[in-house]
Amino acid sequence: MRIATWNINSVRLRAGLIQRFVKEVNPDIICLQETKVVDELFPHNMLENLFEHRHVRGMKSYNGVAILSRIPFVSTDSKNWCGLNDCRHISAKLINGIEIHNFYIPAGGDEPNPKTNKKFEHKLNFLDEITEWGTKNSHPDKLKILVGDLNIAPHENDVWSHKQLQKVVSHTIIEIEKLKKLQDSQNWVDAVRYVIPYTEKLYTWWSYRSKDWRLSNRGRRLDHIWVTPNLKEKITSATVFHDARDWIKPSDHAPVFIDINI
DNA sequence: ATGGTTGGTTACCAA
Repeated sequence: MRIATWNINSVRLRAGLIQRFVKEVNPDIICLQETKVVDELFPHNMLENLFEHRHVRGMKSYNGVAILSRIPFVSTDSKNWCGLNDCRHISAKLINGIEIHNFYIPAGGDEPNPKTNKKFEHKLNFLDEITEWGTKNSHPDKLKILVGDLNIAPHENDVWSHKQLQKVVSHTIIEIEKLKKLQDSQNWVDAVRYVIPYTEKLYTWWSYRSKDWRLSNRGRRLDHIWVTPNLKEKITSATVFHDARDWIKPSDHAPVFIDINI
């Protein structure tokens, strides 16, 4: 099974890029974030031939998540966090027994101070809330995959400059500690780093504000794929698909995918 | 220290 995650930054604008990605990479499942569209206007017509099973949850202008799958769903769900119906989570149970959770964690604004920056406060609260949920819902026998734009680059080799980003939202100590607690809540294994060691620099996002993203390479690893420990040994590969960052009118995020022997 | 780009919507906000 090949599963991909991609912050698409408007699914209507980039449905054609998804088609190209599917042609080149052939994933069984794609989890999208920042679809930025209400469910009625989701571009099903461009994707239904590629993925028969689609679970979408979007809103106007902001956020929005989707799970597109070739493997049928047994059930689908979604949850609200921090009392907001802002379309940052969606989940699906597949007929092969795998449960998928797709998250779009709040970016958190510019100032890394929860007292003065409501967006950063929201990000921290969001992390606390899903960690509490994770702790309550830890079942060692379940086969689960958590993916998404978590908007945190935890390791020093997940950013282009650990020193220069220490006070930049996405790489602050408080966020990294909370992400670690979330990871520990269900003993999640970072599937991508299981394959690609922490000694290697690895990014999934590069700002649009760079003339040549490859040349400057000031990236961050914001997009993640985690699996429960019972799936760890079944991981056979992990890839950040850099090519897509070079396509015409790209998302600022590259897709990430893993292969899992299931 | 500052400004740089993009998308969706609406003359700005979020990333």
